Amino acid sequence: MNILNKEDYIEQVSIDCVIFGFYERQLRVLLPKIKFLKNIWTLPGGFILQNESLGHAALRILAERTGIRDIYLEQFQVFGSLERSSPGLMRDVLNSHKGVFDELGLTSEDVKWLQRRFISIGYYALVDIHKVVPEISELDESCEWYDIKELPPLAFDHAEIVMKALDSLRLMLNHKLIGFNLLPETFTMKEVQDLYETVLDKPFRRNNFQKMILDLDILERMEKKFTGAANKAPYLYRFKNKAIEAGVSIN
Amino acid sequence: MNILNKEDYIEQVSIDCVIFGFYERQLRVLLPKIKFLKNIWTLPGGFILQNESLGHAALRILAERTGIRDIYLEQFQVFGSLERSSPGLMRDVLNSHKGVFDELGLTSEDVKWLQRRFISIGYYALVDIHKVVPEISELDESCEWYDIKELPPLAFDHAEIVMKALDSLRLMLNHKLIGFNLLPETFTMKEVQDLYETVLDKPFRRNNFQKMILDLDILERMEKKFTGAANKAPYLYRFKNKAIEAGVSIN
DNA sequence: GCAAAAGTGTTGTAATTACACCCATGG
DNA sequence: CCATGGGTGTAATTACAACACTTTTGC
Repeated sequence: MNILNKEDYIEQVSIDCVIFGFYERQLRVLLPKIKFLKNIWTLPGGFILQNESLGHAALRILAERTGIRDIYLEQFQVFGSLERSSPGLMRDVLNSHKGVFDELGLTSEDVKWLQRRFISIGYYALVDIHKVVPEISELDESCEWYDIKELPPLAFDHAEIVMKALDSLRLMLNHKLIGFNLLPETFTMKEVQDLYETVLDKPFRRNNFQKMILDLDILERMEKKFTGAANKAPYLYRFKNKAIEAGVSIN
Repeated sequence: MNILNKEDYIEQVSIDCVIFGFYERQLRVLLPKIKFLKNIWTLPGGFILQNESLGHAALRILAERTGIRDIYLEQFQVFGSLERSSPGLMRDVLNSHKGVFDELGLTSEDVKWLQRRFISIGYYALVDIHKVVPEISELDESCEWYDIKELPPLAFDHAEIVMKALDSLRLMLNHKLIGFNLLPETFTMKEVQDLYETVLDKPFRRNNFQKMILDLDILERMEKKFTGAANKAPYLYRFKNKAIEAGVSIN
């Protein structure tokens, strides 16, 4: 059985996912490292099966490459310039790993379609870095979080894709809802503020921020949190309903 | 020479354009009517050549199907549900027009690829209805403006695509810039207001609206306009720089 | 001079921003 | 009892909405 049979997929179209995680006031991006590639990383990406919707494909690809399941993914842009694919890189990779393909039972004909020009549909998500345990796929040798300000070398136009995803995320945070999958079940207002300040890269005043968020009328206050720290214990909050994280649209 | 040779295109991917035009406080959509299709309209759409970027493809397709050139197109969403393609309709159409294809020198094998599942990339634009003269393409029997509230029957999921384009347009108008290609070279504040009121479907107060728009600092005031009407002549405005309509991004 | 459409100024209210103070906790 | 981080109230500022009045023009 050929796992890379082009007949199963829509040709020349890929999906790339930008998974943002939040930890210690850092915004991080989840990047699996493909075994075959030397010192170059790629976004978790893949191809669309003939019998699945785009949204389903994005969720499946994300699960296959990172182990992350059941999260809200937002489609943000299609990348389709002629230069983006850099067929040279793909050709070099395929040529230098003939042995690997032999083991998988793939001929060079079988993987030739990977060298063609591709357009890629970008999805992004925000996840709670503590709620998610990345799993390393067969394809990959690692799957780690990287600070968005210190990303490793990315293949193709993936660095641009990350930046566009960040732009979209910021817009979303500004004009729609807060945190998505990012925050834990319960959280303090400071955690929300840290998130906003990190994503939007600007400071907020504590009291005004609280008012702004509570005015959205989507949080409810729980009991206080015991921290052990030498200060007043903060309240915990949670989302009023879970509808927000209902999942990707059916497209 | 086969104009529908699948080898020339990225398979199973199309582009659909929603062209909004503005006239007498009505928002209209430009819809070419394909000759073969009986009482059903489609958005001006087409396929992506192997050697062109997405943005270029969108502009080419728009020009081929409507004659409209050199405008700003905004990519807004990809449509990729399984149900959207309705292969039944496409099959019926192809079967019932075998004669046409014979004339064009196409066999049923040549057009079989059109029956497959497609994903479609949506672009929209706003144009000045008086600045644009739609041309009827070979494929079509007409190319007319339709009031967005009274659209003719649309094939596939094209009605949904129009609505999503309208949503995106409204968001854009709210949070980014004004009018795009829609307004003429010079225009009155009332024209801008009519545009906003029509697109956003809500009224504004004359003086407050003027302040809001001028505060954006993107318009400059010109001389007054002679209308011949029994009232004060309005000022004309124009965009401060033309950078706004620089054209589609290179993707 | 009057109606019609446009231009401009002024007020009142709502939303933001800034500042100030109080509370709980552990060392 | 004080340093730290959290909670809350209020004043100042700004933005926005509503209203009023003036100007130009053709009949």
